[in-house]
Amino acid sequence: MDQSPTANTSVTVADVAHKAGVSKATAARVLGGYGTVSDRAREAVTAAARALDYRPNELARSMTTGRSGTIGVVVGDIENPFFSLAMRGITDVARQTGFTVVLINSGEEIDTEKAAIRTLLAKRVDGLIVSPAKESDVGHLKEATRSGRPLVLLDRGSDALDVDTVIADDRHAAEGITCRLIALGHRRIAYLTACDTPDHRFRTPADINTGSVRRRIEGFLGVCRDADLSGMEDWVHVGAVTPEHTRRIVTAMLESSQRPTAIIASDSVIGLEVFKVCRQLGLGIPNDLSLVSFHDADWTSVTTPPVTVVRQPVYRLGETAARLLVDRLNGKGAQASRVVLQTEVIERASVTEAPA
Amino acid sequence: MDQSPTANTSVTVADVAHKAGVSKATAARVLGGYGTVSDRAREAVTAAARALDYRPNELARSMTTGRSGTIGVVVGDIENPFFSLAMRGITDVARQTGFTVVLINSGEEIDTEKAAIRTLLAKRVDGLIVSPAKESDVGHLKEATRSGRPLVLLDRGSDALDVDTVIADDRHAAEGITCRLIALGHRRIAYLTACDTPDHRFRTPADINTGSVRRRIEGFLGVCRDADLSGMEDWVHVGAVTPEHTRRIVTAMLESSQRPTAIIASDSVIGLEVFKVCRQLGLGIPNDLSLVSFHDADWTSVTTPPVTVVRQPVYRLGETAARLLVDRLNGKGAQASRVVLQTEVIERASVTEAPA
DNA sequence: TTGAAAGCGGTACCAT
DNA sequence: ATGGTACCGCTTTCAA
Repeated sequence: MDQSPTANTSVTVADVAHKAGVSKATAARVLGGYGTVSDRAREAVTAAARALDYRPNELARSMTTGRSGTIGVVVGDIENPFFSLAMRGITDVARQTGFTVVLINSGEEIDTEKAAIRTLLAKRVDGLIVSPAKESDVGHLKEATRSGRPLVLLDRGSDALDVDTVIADDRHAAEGITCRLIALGHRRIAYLTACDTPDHRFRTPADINTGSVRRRIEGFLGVCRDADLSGMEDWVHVGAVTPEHTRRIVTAMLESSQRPTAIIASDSVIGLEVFKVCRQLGLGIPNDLSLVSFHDADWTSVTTPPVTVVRQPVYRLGETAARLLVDRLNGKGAQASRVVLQTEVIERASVTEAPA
Repeated sequence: MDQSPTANTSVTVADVAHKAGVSKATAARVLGGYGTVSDRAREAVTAAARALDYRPNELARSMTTGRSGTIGVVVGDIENPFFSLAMRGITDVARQTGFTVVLINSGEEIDTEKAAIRTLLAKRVDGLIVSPAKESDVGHLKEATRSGRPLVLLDRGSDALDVDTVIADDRHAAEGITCRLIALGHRRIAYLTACDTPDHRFRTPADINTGSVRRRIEGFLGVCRDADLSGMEDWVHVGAVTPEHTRRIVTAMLESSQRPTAIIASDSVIGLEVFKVCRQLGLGIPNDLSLVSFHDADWTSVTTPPVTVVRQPVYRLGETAARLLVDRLNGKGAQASRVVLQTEVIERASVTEAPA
């Protein structure tokens, strides 16, 4: 009933053109900011647009231009502080460069990831940033690039894919902390990751589908081998997919007669859970157990003791990935570049000599 | 040069129709899954589509249907664990219901928020979920609803807006912890929030633009008044927008001669910083200072001492908002509903009696 | 500089 | 059940 000032039931260029007394083409030119128009026409159209409260329809624009101004992002779990921080890096760059971000969680499920890519492609995103759940299963990603849309891999590479990739020097980081632990006398060192295998057991790095984690484990095992520690494969534990799973695994590990003297947690969520289980079991860190965690989550410095961590440049990981993608969308960038960002070990107090 | 198996330069319904030997309309019917088609036609089209590797163009579909299958989400900062968890709730519901999510960070800046809404509207999202930076400045949100797109307010309401709203019972929670602190003998109780005012000083709740925080402060001040504590407005500190700001404010507060015996932190990021400053200053929690924080962040249980917190159903906040929106998009839902989710105080060890 | 008209890739109405 | 065709809102030749 109350027609109100503006009952904007989709005002189109045609409407604006009509009101301004010019052709649709002319109106479109000023509204779209392209071509050439006389000042008089420009003013008339601008005024009409304001009066009518004209809102451009980006969908229609995308239809003809073929560009949607959108980038699709697929991550494992936005709830994980690692991804939410990387996402912040991505969205910041996107905003600055006039892009919009569509986010889909894969839950680290390959099927969900495939569906996500399909959806994103159907929505005609201009490009993709993906943190692949499995580096071995990348047919859908290949397909995406084949459709002409640039793809950037985040935190996890894949040799099978010749695309821009931004990762951290995970192997090097793992080697560093493993050396350190061994130098401190540790021999029973466990590595704990959320990545899972079909039978929930670890045999060889080839079992691990997540690039970043595989590289870490390779680094870990390599250093162990160099130090003449054998059979360390048995100390790699997979399947810490939820806090509950982690709790179960860690509890079993720490209650066994041959319990580890040190644990390397593959991310801060796992590190936190290890911390909790220790407390619950009455084990002291670092005297009963040394703990190192990947990801310098904000809380790691306030626990007692504070946790030694591998600081990853997470924000920059996302930022760099987005910048790489945007550059490519703007026609810059030649061949695929693989960026490796450096990590840094922050020594705090959760690591000490192995008990005698 | 290498034409490869499929050089999918956009296969359209027309292409599929041609290959299948049917009309565009018929092909569209089977591809779009509407109308009625004979089995023979269906098979022919399906086969042709597969052979050509047909990919629907959602943009084109949206153009005619007027629905984009997309919901826009505007939050303050996806990096904040509060929002990333709420976001998880939103994306989960979206995926289940076939919607896709466009995320924009406002950085709690009203201008960025306005631009975000404009962008989202231009992209023709079907609906919006917004955590408004300022509940007083909602003209752009009004406009959004006027354009016919449903809007759901997340964590922060606005009386000026008659739309679906999902919040927590912040006032009640604040009242509860304030009572508790007063009962323990605290008189100098500080409330610290990231919300800011033009001159970075607090005078009255009306200065606070963030609904959730304003309600908490009202609860805090109300209980204080009831307990005959006057001038507690001076104990409300605003502007803890970054860890650095927080650090400065908290340090000043704790180094003053009349330092608080208890601090209420408005979110976990602030709570963490208070914790750090105390440690740095050599102040013990809870003996020198009692600490209560809003948001049951995962780490709050592992510090020494563990932190007493107000647990908010953050995931459900996002989940509920998304569900409300989707229902409305599907034509269900009558008038605007305001959902208030209950909070719960988790008593841990960071609170004790006020020093004598 | 401006306008007319042909798309973009679907959907949907109207006949047949 | 199927085909023809007019859109959706904007961009972009091509002429004038």
